[in-house]
Amino acid sequence: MGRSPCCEKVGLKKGPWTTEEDQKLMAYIEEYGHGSWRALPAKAGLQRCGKSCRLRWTNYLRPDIKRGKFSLQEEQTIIQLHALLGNRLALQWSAIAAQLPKRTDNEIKNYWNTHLKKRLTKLGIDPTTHKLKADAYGGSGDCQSKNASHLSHMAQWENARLEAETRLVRESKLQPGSCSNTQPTCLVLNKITARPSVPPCLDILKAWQNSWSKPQQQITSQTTTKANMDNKMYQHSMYAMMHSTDDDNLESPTSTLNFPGTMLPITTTTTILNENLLPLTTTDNNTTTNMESESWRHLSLTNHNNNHPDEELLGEKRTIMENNTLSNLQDDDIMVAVEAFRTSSGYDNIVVPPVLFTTMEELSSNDAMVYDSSNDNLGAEHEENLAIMNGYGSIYNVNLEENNNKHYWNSILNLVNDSLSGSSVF
DNA sequence: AAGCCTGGCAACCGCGCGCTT
DNA sequence: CAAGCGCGCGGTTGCCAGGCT
Repeated sequence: MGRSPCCEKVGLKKGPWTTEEDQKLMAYIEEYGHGSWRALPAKAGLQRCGKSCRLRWTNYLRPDIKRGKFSLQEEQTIIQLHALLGNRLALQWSAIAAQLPKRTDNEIKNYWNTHLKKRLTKLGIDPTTHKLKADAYGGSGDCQSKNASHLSHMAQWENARLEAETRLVRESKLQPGSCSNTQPTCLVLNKITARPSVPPCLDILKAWQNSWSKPQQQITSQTTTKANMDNKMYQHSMYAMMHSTDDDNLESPTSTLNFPGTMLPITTTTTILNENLLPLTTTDNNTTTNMESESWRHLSLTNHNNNHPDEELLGEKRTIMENNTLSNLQDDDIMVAVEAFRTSSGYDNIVVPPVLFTTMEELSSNDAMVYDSSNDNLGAEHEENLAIMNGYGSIYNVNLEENNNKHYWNSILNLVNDSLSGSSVF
């Protein structure tokens, strides 16, 4: 189908907008709204095509546009969403822009192309796939031994995970579940929860591990410092819980999620996004708290009401645990499951672990992430890169403020849902 | 000081989707 | 059902300012 561009019409101006044109356009829209863009130029007295007017308005003149340098938070959001969306569907800058309300898709696109892409490339990360380039972490003999170490850690993780799941199943058998196994929602959710909680950006973290490191004392002190700055600081990891009785072994997976920059505040009442809805541990300086109830209660935290008491949720949890199998999982299954659960449970604002948006192929093909803090060496020159890595870490280690968290992830959920269902909502 | 190069950004272009007729 | 329209999206282009030689 298609049609010729409206700007081919004779007599219509192209190129940079003058101040006078801007004023005309703004005055018209402020008074009448834009209405039909095609009809707007004539009504506003502009020798422009409607498309040009729309672009000028949406990308420049709109009053709610925030201009200037992108903040670290904004950068992180862009990176996170690019990593999430870029791999699974045609990248939608508008979708990313939707998470940065005062930024335009065009601005974000330009920023990505001119800044972030280059920085990722410098880090040895393929900006398209968000995966580590081959020569960035596997090239040396030293790295080979590291990879062997990584495999060892992976085995440890998997062992720990299975132990924990076994324990939870054992516990759950003691109490009758409230959710029938035959309920589709439970069955599919079971598939979700059964997946190993492998973070989605392992390659990047490996690259980071190799390119940027600092003594483990420093990482501890940094963590402490940040924690002191904000008492709401938590480390969280199901593996931390599993190893909570171990020595403070930095080789253990407990340290995995503690890479600098990921240690960002999560308030006590913030919805905790555990990678696979399994119990997790929070470490708040001196105390380690079992967050099992919190991690499951998060199902209803954002829309908690009397119709869905915690008991019901725990029943769901128990059933899920009982049905826990490591079956193969398709992306569509995830979203269907989530939607089914949302619909049937009434938990409209259920928060979905971000890892769910990573393709299962990626999850199963990735090594377990191991952050070997003994090689850490943080330098000031890495601050920009740190921001980037913050973005990656935040994909699965959510660091948003409580008030933003719910809307943020719901938006992403809706966004991905919409994309998967083929609808064009942007 | 002048010419060249490079990076950043505003704007353009073509395509595709949804809606209407 | 098909064709046309309106709009939005992502990719690309071209201008301009600043840095470099």
